[in-house]
Parts: sequence; C-alpha cells; structure tokens
Amino acid sequence: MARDLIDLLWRDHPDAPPSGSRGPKARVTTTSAVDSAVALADTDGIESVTIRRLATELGISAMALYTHVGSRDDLLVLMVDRVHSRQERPPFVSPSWQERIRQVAHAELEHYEAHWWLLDVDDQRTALGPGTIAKYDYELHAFDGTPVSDVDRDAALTFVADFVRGAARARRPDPHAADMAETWTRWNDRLAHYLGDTHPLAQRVGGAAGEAMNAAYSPEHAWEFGLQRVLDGLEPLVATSVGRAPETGVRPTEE
Amino acid sequence: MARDLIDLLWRDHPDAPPSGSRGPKARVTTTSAVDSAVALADTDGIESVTIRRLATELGISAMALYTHVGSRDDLLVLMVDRVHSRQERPPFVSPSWQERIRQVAHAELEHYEAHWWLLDVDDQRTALGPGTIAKYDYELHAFDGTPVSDVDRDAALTFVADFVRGAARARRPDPHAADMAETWTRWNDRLAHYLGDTHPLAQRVGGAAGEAMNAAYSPEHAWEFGLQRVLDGLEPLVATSVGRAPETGVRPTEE
DNA sequence: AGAAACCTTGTACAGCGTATAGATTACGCT
DNA sequence: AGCGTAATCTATACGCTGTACAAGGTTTCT
Repeated sequence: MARDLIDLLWRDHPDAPPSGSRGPKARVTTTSAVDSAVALADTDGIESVTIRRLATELGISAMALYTHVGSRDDLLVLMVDRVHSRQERPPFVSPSWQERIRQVAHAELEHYEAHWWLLDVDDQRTALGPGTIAKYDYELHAFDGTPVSDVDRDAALTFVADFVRGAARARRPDPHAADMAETWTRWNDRLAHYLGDTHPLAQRVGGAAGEAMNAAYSPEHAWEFGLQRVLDGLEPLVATSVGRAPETGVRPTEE
Repeated sequence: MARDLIDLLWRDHPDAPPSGSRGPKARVTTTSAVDSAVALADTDGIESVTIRRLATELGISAMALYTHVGSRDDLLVLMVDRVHSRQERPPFVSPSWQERIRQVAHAELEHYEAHWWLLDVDDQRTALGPGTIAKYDYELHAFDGTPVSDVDRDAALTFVADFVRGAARARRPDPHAADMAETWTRWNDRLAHYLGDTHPLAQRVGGAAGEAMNAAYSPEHAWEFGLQRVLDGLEPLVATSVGRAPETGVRPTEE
C-alpha cells in the first residue's frame, strides 16, 4: 500500500518515511511514475492519464501502480507539485515592483502553456507540496521592498495568479478545433439568423472582439491589457502603506 | 437522434427546427431534461450528472435521453446556458460605473454560489447560447457612458469575470471537508516538520493569510480586496479615453 | 530457517458514455 | 381508411474507467 499523500509529496525529504527495504526492489518509483504521467499529460492531455495506460507505459500491471501513488487523485496532486518544483526561479533583479510582477505573470503564463492540464486540476491539497510551497515563497518575494502587509501580500499574489489563470484558459488551444472548422462556420450562420438584430451591443462588441481575436497581435493585446489592469490595480496598494484593509470599507451584513 | 447543439440551445426561438410531430409524444423534453440535470448538479455536484442517473430521475431509459440532448458534453453546455438565462438582470441605476461593476461582480459571485458546478464546465460552445449571450449583453451595458472602446469593453468585462471566477474557486466549499478534518491536522503537523525553518517568508505570509482565513470577516476581506484592485485597475481605462492600447506599450518579440 | 515486509499480478465489480438494433407509437398523405 | 414513415423509446453490448480483493513471489531481518 502506498504511503500518505503528504509523505509522497515530501518523499525527497530526509525525514520522509522510506520505502521499506524488505521486499524485491521496486521496478518503478513514485517519482518515475509521476514523471511518466506528466509526460503523458503534456502530450495527450489529462484525460489520457489513466491508471491502466500509465501502468502500461511503465511496463507494470495496473494495480502495481497503487504501490507508488495511492489513487488517481493523489497522482494529479503529485503531478502538479512536480511541475511546480521544476519551474525555474531566476532571482528578481529589477528594482521596479511592476517589472517583477510582470516577470511572475509572464513565467506563470509560460508555465500553463507548457502544461495546459494544470487548468484541469483543482485540488486544494496541492498547497501541501514542496514544489508548490517553494513557488509560493519565490513569488511572494516579488513584493519585497513594498510596504504591503502579509495578508495583503498573499491576496495580491492570488490576484495576479487568478488573472493569469483566466488568461491561460482563454488562450488554451481547443483540441477539437480541427474537426469543428466546418461545423463552426455553419453554426455561426445559424447563430446570426437566431440573433437577428437583437442584442445589438453584444453583437457589436463581440464582433469587434472577435475580429481583433483573429488579428495577429490580438492575444498579445488581451494579455497586455489585462496585465496593465492588474498593475494599475495593485498600484495604490503598493504606493501607500495600507497595512490592512480599512475596517470601514467592508460592508457589514450583505450576504 | 437529437438535433444540433446550436438548435437545441435556441430551441425556444420561433425559427428553431421543431421536434417532429410524427411519433409518440415525448415523455420528456430537452428543457425538462436540462432542468433536471441542473437540479441534480446543484444538489449533488457535476459528477452526479450521468446519463443513466438523469434518465432514471426522468423515468426513462438511459438511451432515450439521447433523443433530447445529443451527448453528455452537449448537456453540460445546455445546463450552463440554462442557468445563465435564468439569472436576474435588474437594470443598472447607479450613475457610478464602479458601483455598476460591483453589482455585476456581486451577482456573478452569487451565481457561482448557487451553481458551483459552473466551475467544472469549460466549453467554448457555451458562448453560442441565448442565455449566455443575453448575460454578456447585459453586463456589457455596465460600461455604458464610459469612453471605453468596443475591444476594451470586452476585455474589461472578461477581466472582471475572471476575477470573480478565481474568487469563487477559492470560496468553493470542499465536499471532503468533513472526512478530512482529522487527517488535515495530522498532515499539518507533518508539513510543519518537513518545512522546519525553510521558506520563512512563505510560512509567515501563509500563516497570516491562514489565520485571517479562519477569522470571521476574512472571505469578505479577500473579496473586497480583489474587487478594489479590479476597480482601481479599470480606473485609468475608464477615466481617460484610451481607445486602444498604446502601440509602444507592447513589447515586440518576446515569446 | 522462518517470519515479516514488500512488490507485483490477475480477477472482479460497479460504474461510465454511447453505438447498434429493434419495438412501439401516432401523425400525414394518399 | 389505411399505410408509410418519422419519432420515441427500450434492451443489449462494447470498451472504457478506478480500484477492492486475494494470491503469489522476492527479499531482508530475526
């Protein structure tokens, strides 16, 4: 039986419970299994990460995997922590906090682009892993030298991370794009008919956004737009020493 | 066989292809099936929305459902459009655009709280539905009276929506919270041991954020914090007539 | 040498989405 | 009036999924 998830996450730590020395030596380790799973997800998406397929890839039986990972849900957490630990963390050199946040955001976007399946994993337990914690620590340092309180520093980083996640979601290539090409234009025609002249604002704005979307510079534009909004939003927080949110600013009993 | 998704989405439109009048009268309609599925997801989560279970709920065989929905993926899109169309859209009365955006964000958050499973559905085709389009049109009007270009208006709304989605993701109650209560404290102890005195910044900030999280006012604080960042970020866009992003602001050939 | 610990395997179960084939129903047209 | 046909519904079946269970090997410790 596999060890607890927490111990598997920290399996490289000296104090982590070792994989017993009694039986035959394992043909596969947790690390190699996780790496294999990551490779699988990188190329074929998260839905291709099945116990049976991964086991076949590793040359062992399906059930033998459970010696090393516990469950599929655990495996996904281990995968996330693995790629987080692999992510590069070059030191922050720019004296401008805006530039440092840009750096964090840009690296995060590239991280998603290298591992789109990160968008498919939503498990709070990833926060327990050494890779995720190291990443968190690193990114918090981007706010060094700014007069932001601890609580706000966490909230600000979450704010940036959520923005990037949204941007990544929008940029993610659709795997069905090829098959849909023909159907899409046909559906668009039918949609135009159904819409008629209703929702003029949505049609105008959506049309403009859609055209811009097809333009070459567009994803860059959308990214730059959002990132600028993020930086402008953080500006007053970093500029003035807020400390904590004004008590009076919180509305009392709504919801 | 079921009709195309686009026609099912617009099934209430006068020009939509009718459900043929030849055979025996249907015991369920697409609408009733979708409503049932929504009710199922609202109470038991998205994973309980299976073809077989939904069919049982409706008193028909599993395969009979395919007369009305096409596929499970289509069903999810129909569900999303359904709840979007049901969402209330009270007229914007406040002369302050900040207040109008607050209203949009707050309503969106309540929308997620009523239907957490919306976070589990990620299908671009939802954009084709009448409910989603009506919602889009409505929310775009929150920027009426501001000098924001069409492209930027779309980007700004996306910016707000992505923030709310992130906030909802953080607030979503963990279904395993009950079972995990005991394991969680034990894992926390072990995590503390593994961490030792490494990552002091992460431990300090994470600890502060965690304590704040347990405090009563905290979710409200995090929400208010992020929302204020969003509004501050949009400020310069709405204040000055930007039109489009400055050409010089886009970095040339990175990535 | 024997026991205990560990790795690996095969089998099995309950569930999933859905392809296929066939039975039943009721309208529309001749 | 009756028949063809379109529409609805059912049962069966296939290939998947995660994983519980039981058994068989292999190694190290006592």
